[in-house]
Formats: sequence, structure tokens, C-alpha cells
Amino acid sequence: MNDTRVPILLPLPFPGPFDYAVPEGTFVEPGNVVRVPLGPRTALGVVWDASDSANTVDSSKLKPINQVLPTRPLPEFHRKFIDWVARYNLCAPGAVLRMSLTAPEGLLPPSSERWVRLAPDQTPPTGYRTTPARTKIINALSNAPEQAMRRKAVVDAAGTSTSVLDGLIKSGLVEAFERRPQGRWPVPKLRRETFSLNDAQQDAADHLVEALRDGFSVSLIDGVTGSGKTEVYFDVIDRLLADPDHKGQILVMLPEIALTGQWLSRFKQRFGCAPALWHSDLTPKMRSETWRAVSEGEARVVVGARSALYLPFRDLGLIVLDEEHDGSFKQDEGVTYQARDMAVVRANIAKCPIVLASATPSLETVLNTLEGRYKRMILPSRHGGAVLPDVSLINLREDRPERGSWLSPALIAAVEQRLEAGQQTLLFLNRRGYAPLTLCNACGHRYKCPSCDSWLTEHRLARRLVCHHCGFQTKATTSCTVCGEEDSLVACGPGVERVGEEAMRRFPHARIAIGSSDTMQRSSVRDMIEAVERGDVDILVGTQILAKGYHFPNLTLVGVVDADLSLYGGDVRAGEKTFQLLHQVAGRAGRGEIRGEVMLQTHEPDHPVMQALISDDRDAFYETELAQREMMALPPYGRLAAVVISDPEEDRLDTFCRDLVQRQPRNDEDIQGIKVFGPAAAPISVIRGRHRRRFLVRGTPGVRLQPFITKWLKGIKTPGALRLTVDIDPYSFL
DNA sequence: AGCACGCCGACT
DNA sequence: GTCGGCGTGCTC
Repeated sequence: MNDTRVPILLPLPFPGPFDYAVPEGTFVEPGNVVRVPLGPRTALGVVWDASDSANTVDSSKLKPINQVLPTRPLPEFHRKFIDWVARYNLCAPGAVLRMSLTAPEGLLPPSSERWVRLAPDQTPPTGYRTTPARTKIINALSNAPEQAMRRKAVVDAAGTSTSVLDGLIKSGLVEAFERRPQGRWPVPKLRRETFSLNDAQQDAADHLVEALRDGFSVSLIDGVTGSGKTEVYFDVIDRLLADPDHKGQILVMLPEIALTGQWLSRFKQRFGCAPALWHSDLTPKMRSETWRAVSEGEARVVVGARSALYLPFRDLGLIVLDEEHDGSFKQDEGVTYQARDMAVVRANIAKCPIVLASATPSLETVLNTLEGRYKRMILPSRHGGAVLPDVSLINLREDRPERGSWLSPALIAAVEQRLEAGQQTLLFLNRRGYAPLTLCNACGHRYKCPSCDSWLTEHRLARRLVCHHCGFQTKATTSCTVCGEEDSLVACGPGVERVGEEAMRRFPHARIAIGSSDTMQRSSVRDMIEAVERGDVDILVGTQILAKGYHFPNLTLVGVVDADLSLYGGDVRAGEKTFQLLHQVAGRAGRGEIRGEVMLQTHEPDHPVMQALISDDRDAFYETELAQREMMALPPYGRLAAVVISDPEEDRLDTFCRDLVQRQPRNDEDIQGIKVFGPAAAPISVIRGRHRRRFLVRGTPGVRLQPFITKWLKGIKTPGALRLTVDIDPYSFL
């Protein structure tokens, strides 16, 4: 292609690509990375695909491309993906491209190593003199594989100086050549002796391998903790890598926290080498090298957090997305997207399969399986004959803790039993700090955050009052800051610190560790984990941070101090999230031989979440949740829609938006709002100014939102020119 | 996103 | 008189 003008997408938030002139003698094709002038500066850009919309910029205004970078062009499926993500999430394509160009050094030609090898023709030229130093070098090279070595290595081995080597090169007996570093991205190969699959796992793996032949498909591996989901997809990954007809790359996506530690060591143990890694705190050098290795197709297996979705895969053969339900797949700032859904789209565009895995699939994924868009493979029981922990409820209305105490007699008795048996207990409370509310006994003042109105949580260890909403902090005082009364402040309710305090009081001889994200650095989490593994801890008191991704074989009791905690707060997903969290926490109890026990302290023993947890009947739970959403006229996810206001007047727009906001749930994480497009910028900034948030409706592809929006809009006084559009047909790709 | 231009307040 | 605050607007 060498038109006189070519569209170029810049990694900047413009509404679309800019056109540039292609200088005589320069050849570009879509996907080429180029450097172009932009106003007073230069910018990187990617040659984009010509679109139908006629570009109105006058040819005389076009500036020429400065340089075409020697990078592999961004593949077509990647460019399509960028356009799709931008359109679906109502953001600028350039903003999405920016996420794909986060390693600028990766665009430069790769560093190469200087090597030497014996020349094929070993007849010495006339006048050649054999010397001891020369012989040493020749000998070293003769013994090397392919009779080639790095310059530095051969000189070191022979113990000579580089001038001897240069002399040999000059004589023609040795050749110099440049070579890309090799062997940095080994192809992982499963060591099958390190694991075995049971029948259910084998079935699931066989099904998935079968699916690999059909191009795009979405499969869900649904299995409780310990059922061996990871083993299943490890096997699939290995069989794909071993298939000579399949050269594709494999992307494994994990929630951020899972990337460190146990998952990786498990991978290394099974495959004998580390995969290529992609996450937010890679060093710039690693970043560039990994980026390039992915672009060149050298990195066959890439493991990363959600941003790995935007790596420039040359040929994507499979995506695996573990912990599918995990909230960290959502990006809430900048370009907002749900990485799990974008991964499904990416697989669709790349025509490759995607495997989702979870012990507690999200409601939207379950719905997608029920409606036949996703395949569901259930792994029934724990791997290796172990059984599920025994879950029971403690009704706090009947079995009440003592005054000022948070542990019920039944739970205390169970803990004592474990202490006697030399087993470990986890007391779980998903609330950081000492107490979630502080009030003054004298004047009744309740400590509130000045900027966001929520209660300040007391952190006794740090002697601070902290807002868990916005991060506001203030020093804790002994007297009331309002009435001045001494020692009148009362802590209300429990946090982990307080439960830890109670545990120390009740079990004075037990070794107790307290952990939450604010009392521990990453390294001290590891220390604590190791202490628990060594058996140096009897009772572990902690929040989520200790509940995810770790397995302690001697931990046989999990006591959930307040199972109802996350049920309140008006989040439409509260039930689902509580179920997922508690299910995961429950999975910490008992592995291997010992049957674990889980005790949930609750005020709501009849709540569907509690019932689902004791019966482990997840399907019944999903059914009630889905029915509930139906009743509330809320989809279990959103899907993208755009509200277009073609002729807005400020006051009417404001009313419209207020109505809409009021009709939406407060904690609307699925329904992010409505994005308002207008012909002019002014009304939009008015809306942003008044409501601080941008409203955008988006959600899982594949599910219909329009009926719900129609319901919401009923009864809203809409401006005359309101038009509701459904931007993308959800079924267009599934 | 950058980076200019631009129009008002306190400084060498 | 200038330095600099960040509001508005433009970049093919």
C-alpha cells in the first residue's frame, strides 16, 4: 500500500485516526508503527485500516510520516480488537492503543549478541602462523555446539585477549556474526510425572483440546477449590504446545494478587521453566523484552494481569482466564473495561478458544452457560479423594457472644478443640482495623470522614482514624474532639485487630497472628504465610489478604466472624460477592486427609447465601439470584448502550440525568451509568461538573440490556430529543 | 494526553 | 514592569 495519505492511530485520546502523507519511496501497510509530527512534537502511531468515513481534512494540511519503525506490524486481529474495545467501552481508540504501546523500547530492534564460529573452510591463508593462543581459541570453538560461541565466552575459555580472536577473524579461519539472544523464552513442557488427572479432569481436558480445533469457543471450568482446575488447563496448555500443527501463543490471565507466589512456583514445578510474565511492576527492561518476545511470537506462554490483554500477540491460540469471577479483572480508571469480557472478544476476533475457570463463577457467566453461549464443564469433587469441608451456621441471635465479645461460645469451643489437637484455625473477618465506628459517650459525636461522610475506622495499632472509602486519616485522640471529654470515646463493632485482641484474651497460650492489608507489607505477608506453613501459628486472624490463594494443610477450622458483613450496603451484587468470598474462605479449611470445618456466624441463617453455603448447592443459589435481578429489572451484568441527546438544553439535561441517577442503584458497579453524547461539549461538562461521575452502561457481551434500559426509561421525563441507541449488537460475535 | 495561547494576581 | 496560576482549544 502506498497511497498518498494513510490513517494513523495515535496513542492519544482523539476520536479517531489522523491522516498523514506518505513520502515518496516510503512503503507502509496497516499495523506498521510509525513516528509522525503532531503539532510541535512528534508522536508514535500505528498505520490504521482505511475506513468508510471520508476524512474531511484537506490534503494540503497533511504532514508526512517521519519514520517507519522496524517493528513487526500490529496484526489485523489486534487492530480490530482495539477498535472493538474502544467502541464497546465508549472510549477513544487511541486510548486503547496506548495500552498496547506501553513498552516503547520494545519497538526498537532487539539487542543482539556478538558471536564467532569456525569458518567452513579451514585451510589457513598464506602467511598464517599457528600460535598457542590461536590454537586455544580454535580448540575451544571446535568443542562448542555448532562450533560457535559468544565472543566473550571464547576469549574467556581460551584465556587470550580479544586481539587474538580479531586476528583469526582477519585470517578467515573464524567468522564473526550477530545473533539474537536465544533460549530466553523456552517453550514450557509439562513434566507429567509431577501430576496426574482424575477421570473428571481428564474428560474436561479432552473436551477442551477438542474445542481447540474449532476456532472460537468459550468454555467454563467450574470446580470447587481443590478440584484441580489448574491441572486441567495445564494439561490443555501442554497438549497445545506439543501439537506441531499449532504454533499459536497462549495467554493465561490471572487476578493481580494470584500472579505472585504460589501459582508461579506451581507452574515452574510442573513445566520446568517460568512463563513470560506481564504485570504492572515489571522493570522497564523486562517490559520491553517481554513485549518484543510476544510480538515476535517467541514467548509461547504469557501469564499476566488484565493489561496482558493488550500485548501484541503475533498469533494467539488460546486464552485461559482463571478466577473468572474476580473483581480485579475490572478496570475502573481511565479506559474502563471488564477484562474477562474483553478477553472473550479478543478470542473471538483471534478465532481461538477461551477457557474461563472459577470455583464460584460470576452470575453473568453462569447465565451465558445456561443460555448455551458458553460451555460449562463441572469438576465434581476435590482432587485426590479429599472431601469438602463441613460448613455449619452459628445463629448469632441464639448463640450469642458475650457482651463486648465477637466470638460465640460454639466457635470458641471449636477453636479450643483445634488447639488441643494441635491444628490450626483461621478466624476470618473482612474488615480492617480495630473498630469500624468511634463515638463519644459524653456528647454522642460519631467520627465521620470530612470528605466522604462515611464512618472513620479506628486503627489501634497505628493510633489513627482512617476512612476506608477515600483514605483520609487523622490521629486518634484520647479525648473527644467535639466536647473535650476525656476517655469518653467508645469503639463500636469489630475489626480484625479487635478480634485478634479477643483471641489473645481467650486463648492466652495460643500463638496468634493477625494480618490485614494495612498492617502488612507484601514481604511480611509472605513471612506470615511461611510461619503458618511451618506450624508456628495456632490461630490466624485475618482479612481477605490471607484468604486467597494459600493452602495450609494443618488448618482445619475456619471461623467466619461476621458472614453477613458484605451483604449490606446496597450493592446489587452483594449476595453473589458474599457467596464467592465465603466460598473461597471456606475452601481454606482442611486439605488432604483431614476433613475441614467451617463455621459461619450469622444473623441471617435463612438467607439464600447462607443456605447455598451449607448445602453447597450453587445452582439453586444462582437461580434465586437471577430471579431476583429479573424482579429488580436489573440485568445480571450490563451491556453497552449509549444515550444520545441530539439537541440538549442544559436544565433539561440536568433533570434527565438526575432522574436517571436516582433510578439506578447507588452501588451500581454493573451499571456504570449512561454516557451522554451531545453535539457540543458544553452540556456534557455541565453534567460532569454536577455529578462528578461519568455514566456509562456497559457489561458482558452476549446478554441483552435493552429491555432493561427501556424499563428504566419508562416514567423518566426525557428531553424531547432523547434517543436511545444500542451501539453494538451483543450477538454479532457470539 | 501534551502543549500552546491567554488573561488575571503577587513578586524580583 | 514580568513570572506563573490553570482555563480553553488544537493537534492530521
